[in-house]
Amino acid sequence: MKYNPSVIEKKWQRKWSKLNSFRAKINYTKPKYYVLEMFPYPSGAIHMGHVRNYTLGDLVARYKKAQGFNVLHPMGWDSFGLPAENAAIENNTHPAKWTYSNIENMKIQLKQMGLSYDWERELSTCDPEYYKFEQKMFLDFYKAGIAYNKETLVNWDPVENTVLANEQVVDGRGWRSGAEIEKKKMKGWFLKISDFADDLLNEIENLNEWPEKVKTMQRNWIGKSYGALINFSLEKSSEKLPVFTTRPDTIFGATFIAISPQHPLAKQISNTDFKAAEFIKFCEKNSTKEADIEKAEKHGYETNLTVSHPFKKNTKLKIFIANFILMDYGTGAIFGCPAHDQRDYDFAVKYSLDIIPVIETKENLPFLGDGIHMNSEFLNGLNTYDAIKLCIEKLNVLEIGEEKTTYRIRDWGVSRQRYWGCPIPIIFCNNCGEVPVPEKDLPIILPEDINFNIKGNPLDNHPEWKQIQCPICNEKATRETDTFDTFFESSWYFARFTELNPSSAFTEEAIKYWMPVDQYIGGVEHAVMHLLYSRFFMRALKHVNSIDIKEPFASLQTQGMVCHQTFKTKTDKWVFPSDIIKKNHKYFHLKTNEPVTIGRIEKMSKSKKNVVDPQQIIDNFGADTARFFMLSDSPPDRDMEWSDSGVEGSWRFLNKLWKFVQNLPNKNTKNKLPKRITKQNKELLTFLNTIIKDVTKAIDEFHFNIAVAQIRSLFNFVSSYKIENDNDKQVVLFVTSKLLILINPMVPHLAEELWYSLGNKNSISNECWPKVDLSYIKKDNIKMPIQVNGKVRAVIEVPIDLDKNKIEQIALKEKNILKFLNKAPKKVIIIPNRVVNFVI
RNA sequence: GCGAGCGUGGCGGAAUGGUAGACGCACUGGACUUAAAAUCCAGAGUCCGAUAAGGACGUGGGGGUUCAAGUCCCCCCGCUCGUACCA
Repeated sequence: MKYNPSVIEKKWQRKWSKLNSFRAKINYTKPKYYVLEMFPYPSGAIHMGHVRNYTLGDLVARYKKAQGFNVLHPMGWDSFGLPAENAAIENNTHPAKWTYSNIENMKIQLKQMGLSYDWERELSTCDPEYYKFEQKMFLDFYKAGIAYNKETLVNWDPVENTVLANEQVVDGRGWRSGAEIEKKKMKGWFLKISDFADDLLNEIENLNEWPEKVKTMQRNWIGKSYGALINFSLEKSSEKLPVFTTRPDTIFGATFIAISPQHPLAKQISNTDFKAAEFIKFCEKNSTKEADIEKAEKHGYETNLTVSHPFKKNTKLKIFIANFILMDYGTGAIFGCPAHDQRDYDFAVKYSLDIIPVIETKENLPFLGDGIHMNSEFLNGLNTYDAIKLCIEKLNVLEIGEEKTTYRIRDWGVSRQRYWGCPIPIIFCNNCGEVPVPEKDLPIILPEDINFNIKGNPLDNHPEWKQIQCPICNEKATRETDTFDTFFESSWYFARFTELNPSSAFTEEAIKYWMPVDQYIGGVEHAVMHLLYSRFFMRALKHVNSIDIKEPFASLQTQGMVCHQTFKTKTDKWVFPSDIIKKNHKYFHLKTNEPVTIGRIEKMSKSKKNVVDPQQIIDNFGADTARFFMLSDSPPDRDMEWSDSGVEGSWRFLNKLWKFVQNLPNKNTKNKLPKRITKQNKELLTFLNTIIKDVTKAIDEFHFNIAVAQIRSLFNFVSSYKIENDNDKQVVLFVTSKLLILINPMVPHLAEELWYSLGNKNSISNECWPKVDLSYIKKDNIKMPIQVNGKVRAVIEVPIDLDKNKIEQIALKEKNILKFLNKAPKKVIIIPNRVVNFVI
């Protein structure tokens, strides 16, 4: 019988589903393991990134099940968001209809992959049964002071009359309208993540199973910095201008002040200074993206205001409005010390400002390091640390400043001016102000009859939905028409998976048992925002007493991207790999026969057309081949290249395995070892046990490609083993059965079918992970490299733990060693069981 | 701009500071076949050497620490991710 994945994969998928093989048990006494992959946005079809992510998670889930854990491995849909609205506008379909049909399709595809999900716990964030809980959470946050309303800057498209996402702003213009984007002030809801910044920062060090890089990124994102607040006195005014600095020690090098275009003082200046107003307007013609702002050319406008230097009498500092000062960081104002800061230096050179060095150095300015202070009156002679301390003391004494800690992290803006999101349960009343929707009126469900032909937010354009009576005074009032950022939904979905009860978001018992997620797996692009918001959200929920955990993810693994070769025609147009044919090592377009050139290997993206549809791979080779290739080539955290030849290699291997097991003789014997073990048998069993040990270690360390390589080696060994008698047969059957258990988490359909063909009645998914029999893997001899001056010149085999003198004696008998030892060695280094090095 | 990561044969990658290239892909030769595909067997980092023995070089580039560096330290180059309204 030939290996026919389309038949056996369907067969086992049906069995698993019928037997509920992967349903999490509600048995809170068994040790549990919660595996979770980042849930997908239902864009319409799965892509290779999903295949990779979910294959990794499935391997872990099946492996942990084999190790005896009660595994929770759920799946859901991150189904609110912009693409559904874009589809609604472009194809005139309702976002809900589009989304649900995408979910239906993708669910079929995930099932075809043979992923061991507990589908009973499936959730979709756009379902009122899910998002209803969020409205209660938000009101709890609101009452606890964690949620508040304030003004913020948004990208405004004056033609579309809409707020644009950063993604929708391309080179400062709206992606649909092409109109120049303006920054516009608008009110929105914020969550006080800054109140939790210290705890979020401090707890990072306890996330022992998180990648160091992710922890570093989160630390930097929170950006706690120590420094001073200095209140500069405005000339000819009693007002103060507070400025935050991490380097108060360089205050004597200050030669100017710069404030953000959004600073209240800038606004005040622009009331009387027409040119200042023009400059501020100019600064507003830029997107709100940090990268754009930072990369833009530095501009400043010199106002006619000055402040006095806090320590140098009769010294005035000019105030500039500058486009690179962010209102959201510190106080939105800085003092410029050009001698010791790169940006200040560039600015001073551009506007011909004084540059006063205050730290001794032989290097060119600006000098950014530490050193001894000069030109600094009472700070002269001090190092940076002492100077900062003394400066802050002086500020305190003079009552013009103080020690201050600031954070880079900003409060989380959760308002979106869009339809396809969870409605925010607030009512605006002219008499009563912001009024929370009474709990008895929850949930607020999105209206279905909406019109995308009118520009702007469909909820804002829906009078019956928007107009409402104030629950307090019964006067006319309006609903909040903003909806939540979709990060809101993804900040707690993992906790919801622990609960089946439709009437309450969580129960204490289930949370206590299942949380935290033991293994979370997803793209590194979520290293900061999604993961930090989730960590914050658990704290916020704890604060309002609805959940009792802090850290949602015990162990985190981030996966790399799936890349593929790109192809281009002579006219520089991208071509899909499926439209290409290879003839005599050259590539041609399938339809036009035009020659095609090979471009760089890049991340799979629709725009570059270097995508391979997982469906095609499943249809042509089966899910097991797709899964096996995903695991075999690259370590999970690195980018991988999808290659046709690699897939074919995996396909060939699975076929070889199939044929080998099918052709084994006497398959009905029990998978037990015979009583008598020959020397050859022992060799094979030694190999098996070494491989079990290595595969287990590789999986524990998330080096799945190594696990695959080890299993292949085991296969090569056992499949070339000469069977001469019944004993041999039994040993080979034994080893093969263990091999199948090892490979089951990778290619579960194939493993089930072969397991069955060995005469087993039970599903292989219920088998226990093999244990290492240490008695087989004790080594007697070891190979040791012999070096002369660090270069290997010979290899000797010696008994393990042989004493140093004897090793040296044996080494000195090697011809090639004697050849290089033309004089007596100066030093002989012998590391037992490792290496010998003669230094001459 | 800023923050973070990555860089090893023709290719994907392996390697507690201790024999660089496990395992695989592509390739080459052979077997089987009327032929091809599939399959099986063998070879292989590059260069010198005889196809041997053996040697030189070799982990993005440059420097350093060490008996010994892909691995640790410093500088540089290239690529990738994130940068707060894509998810």
